[in-house]
Amino acid sequence: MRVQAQVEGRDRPVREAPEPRRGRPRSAAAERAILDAVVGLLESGEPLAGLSIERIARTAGVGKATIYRRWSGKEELFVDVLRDMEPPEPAVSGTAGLDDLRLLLESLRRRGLAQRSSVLLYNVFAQMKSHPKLWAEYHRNVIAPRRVAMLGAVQRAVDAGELRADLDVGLMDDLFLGPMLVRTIHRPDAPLPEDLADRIVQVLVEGLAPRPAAGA
Amino acid sequence: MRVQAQVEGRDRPVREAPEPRRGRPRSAAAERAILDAVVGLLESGEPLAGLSIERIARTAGVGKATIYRRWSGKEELFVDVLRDMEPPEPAVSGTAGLDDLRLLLESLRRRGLAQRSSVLLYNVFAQMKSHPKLWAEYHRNVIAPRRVAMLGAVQRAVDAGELRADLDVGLMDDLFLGPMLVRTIHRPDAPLPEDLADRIVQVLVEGLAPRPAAGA
Amino acid sequence: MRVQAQVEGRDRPVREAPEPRRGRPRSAAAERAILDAVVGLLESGEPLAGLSIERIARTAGVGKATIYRRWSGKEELFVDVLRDMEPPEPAVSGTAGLDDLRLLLESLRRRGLAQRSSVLLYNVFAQMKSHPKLWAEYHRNVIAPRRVAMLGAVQRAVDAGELRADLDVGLMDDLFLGPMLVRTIHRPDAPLPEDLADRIVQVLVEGLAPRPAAGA
Amino acid sequence: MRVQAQVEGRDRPVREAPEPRRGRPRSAAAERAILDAVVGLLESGEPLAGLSIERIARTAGVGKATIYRRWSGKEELFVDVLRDMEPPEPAVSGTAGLDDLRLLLESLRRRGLAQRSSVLLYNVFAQMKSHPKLWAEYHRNVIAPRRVAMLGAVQRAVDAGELRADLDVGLMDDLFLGPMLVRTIHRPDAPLPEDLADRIVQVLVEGLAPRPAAGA
DNA sequence: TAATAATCGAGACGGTACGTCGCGTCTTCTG
DNA sequence: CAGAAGACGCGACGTACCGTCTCGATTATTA
Repeated sequence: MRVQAQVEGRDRPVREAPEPRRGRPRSAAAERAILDAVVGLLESGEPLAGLSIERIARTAGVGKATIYRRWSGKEELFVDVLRDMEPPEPAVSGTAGLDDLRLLLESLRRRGLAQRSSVLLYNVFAQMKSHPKLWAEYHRNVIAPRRVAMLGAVQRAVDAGELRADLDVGLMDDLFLGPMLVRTIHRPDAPLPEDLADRIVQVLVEGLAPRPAAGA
Repeated sequence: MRVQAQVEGRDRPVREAPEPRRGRPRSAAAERAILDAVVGLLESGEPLAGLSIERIARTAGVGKATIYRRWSGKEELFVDVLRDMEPPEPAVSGTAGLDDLRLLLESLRRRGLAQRSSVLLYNVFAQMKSHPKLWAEYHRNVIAPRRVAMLGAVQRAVDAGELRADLDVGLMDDLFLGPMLVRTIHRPDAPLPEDLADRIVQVLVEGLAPRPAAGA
Repeated sequence: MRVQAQVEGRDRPVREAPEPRRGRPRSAAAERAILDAVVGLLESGEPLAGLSIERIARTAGVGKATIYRRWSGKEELFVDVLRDMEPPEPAVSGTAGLDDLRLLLESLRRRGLAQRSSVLLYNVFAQMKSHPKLWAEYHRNVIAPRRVAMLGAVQRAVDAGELRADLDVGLMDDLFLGPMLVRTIHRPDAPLPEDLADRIVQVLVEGLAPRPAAGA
Repeated sequence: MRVQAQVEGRDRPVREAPEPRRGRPRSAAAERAILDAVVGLLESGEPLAGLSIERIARTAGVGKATIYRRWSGKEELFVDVLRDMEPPEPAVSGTAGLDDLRLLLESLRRRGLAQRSSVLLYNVFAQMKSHPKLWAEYHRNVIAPRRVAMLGAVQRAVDAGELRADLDVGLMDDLFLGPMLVRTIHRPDAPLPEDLADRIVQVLVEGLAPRPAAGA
């Protein structure tokens, strides 16, 4: 339905002739049942790779054709499932530079905590990289916007004189994001303490060089 | 590698139950043929998901049982394929602090480049996160040692007065590693320029705060 | 026959739960193709032991599952193949005693001739005894009814005064049937001349004792 | 060993040079273990078709090659197993006609009783017809000699004037043997009373025609 | 006494078939 | 039309055996 909406949405100019689609209309209940079945199975610990269309249909009490009528395959279905569960927006400030960065990192930290508590998110994310279409979709919908937001915040901080202007903003962005990603991908058991976002920003700004006698 | 271990009996101390392995020994040739078949198929453009044990066996001119005798399934096999291709050792210096960090990061950079040029490495790595046991294996064999090496380098840099002593070495380590991971996982299209390792180290040491008129 | 039963619903009394069999109905064409494939392979000289489900499916242009959906294994399939080829009814007279016996024996004789000309019938029958359930099925469907018919004919002959009344009808029945069975099982090369049925009946009636000078 | 003996026995003229067969001699213990394993498995209810060389070897604690060194396959092995268990000789009279027939039939009756009490005999016999080589061997070793013996007895009875001389001895033989076979093959639950052999002979001799006023 | 040679248990080898499961399509009947 | 149901041809799964082939270790005869 979602997919449907995208496809149909394109060629309809403004809002004219809802194109009645003769015959019995698609059942919204069936659609919900399918999505709920996927989520349910994932939450019950099933690895995403272990989900077959057949099983999903059985669990949802739905014919296989009803699934194929809406999505062309497992991946397309999962894209929709995933979209259902992403946190709505990472955070939207507007002007202040470093503060925005702190907010964005804090949002990531919370998301990391949530991911750990949710078998679902973890599995979906883990599985994703092996499904190019799924990953591309995720990248387009989640990763890219987030990077745009962070790059904007970095740029604003540079403009506001909070960060050096002689450095590649891309690299700076990577530096801010890096520790969060490391703890998500490589060290999923590492702590994500409350002050992590603040500390990252502070340490990056101050630099790692030994302080020259500090208060002297 | 597996065969290696059997034949040479490494890491067994001196004389502890040689365990003669009765019956006809496993064929090293078959093992090679299997691994080569996987690599060959992947290099010929096959998507990793399209590799069935049946096809691998056919390509290698080998019975299916000969594969299952060595690996319990597709994923275990892929882990070994991957292990075969991992760069042998990240880098082994010993004493100098920041220089070692630069070397380790440079090794990671090269690895990232290699991974991009190899459909295999990329896909296998991606695949792995969805199989907890395999990921654990990979973590134990590749990620963890690398982190130990980097933590050691960071600590030596602290001891040598090259880095601040008042910060969590774990966090510092994440900061060094972060940009490489970001460009590997989140931005696989981002450049990995030759001086990236140096720049990361330099920027982190200097800090992101605007320079107070340089020599002033 | 199976299909027969489903389609025509024989032996269901009048109107007892039509049980609509939801979903796409089994393909009668596939069923025919399977049975024909078995018969074809056997007729082309394949030993029955050399027939694998896989080959039958390949020959019939059918998926293996389509076979397993109908029969639980090779043997059940063969039973149906056999049932297809059994002569429809041994013979159905009704009143006359010895004449009925002659007809029944003649039917057996013809069956024996057919069996010899058909690798199939011979092998399937042989195979059957080693599968108790199948043998039971065969016994119930083929052997037992035939015995009932013969016992009836013997009894009628006794009642009509054509046979002695002081003997066990079971034993008499065995005596009539015996020679046919001997030549089927133990001496498959023995002839089955046209007048065999008549001669058996005649000799049994007359007895084997030397004739006391005939007309004396 | 048995097979071996046959093969070697041919080209050795009389009894010269036992041809020492250099190298380690075959182990009689292994041979026994193999045969015992087959018998044991059959007695424990295994269908003959369910016996694999692999399982026999495992049960006997013997390598597969040790079996293949002696027999070329399952059938040849079974022939030897079977030969081990057939009752030694059906019966050997010599002169008297009808009495010999009674003895031979009585021997068959006892064998039938034994067969029923032995899962082994029953299964082996049942299975046999589907294995042409096995059946041929059985026919040659068991059925044919028995028929020769019975035919001889019938002929002697004819010569002695106990049976009509105007009938085909083959048919007469089938008539004597028939009831026993019917009760073995078609009606394995039918009784085999003690006087069965006597009754068969008597009834056959007297004939089934109603007695003409008997004592009149 | 040493060499030679066939045996032993064990188990790996390339294959074939097993019976099951899932794929994506199709065909039936019911709403 | 869409719905559930389920059959369809196909292909892969992981297992069991097939009959052959190494292994190292016995156990005989022959030199």
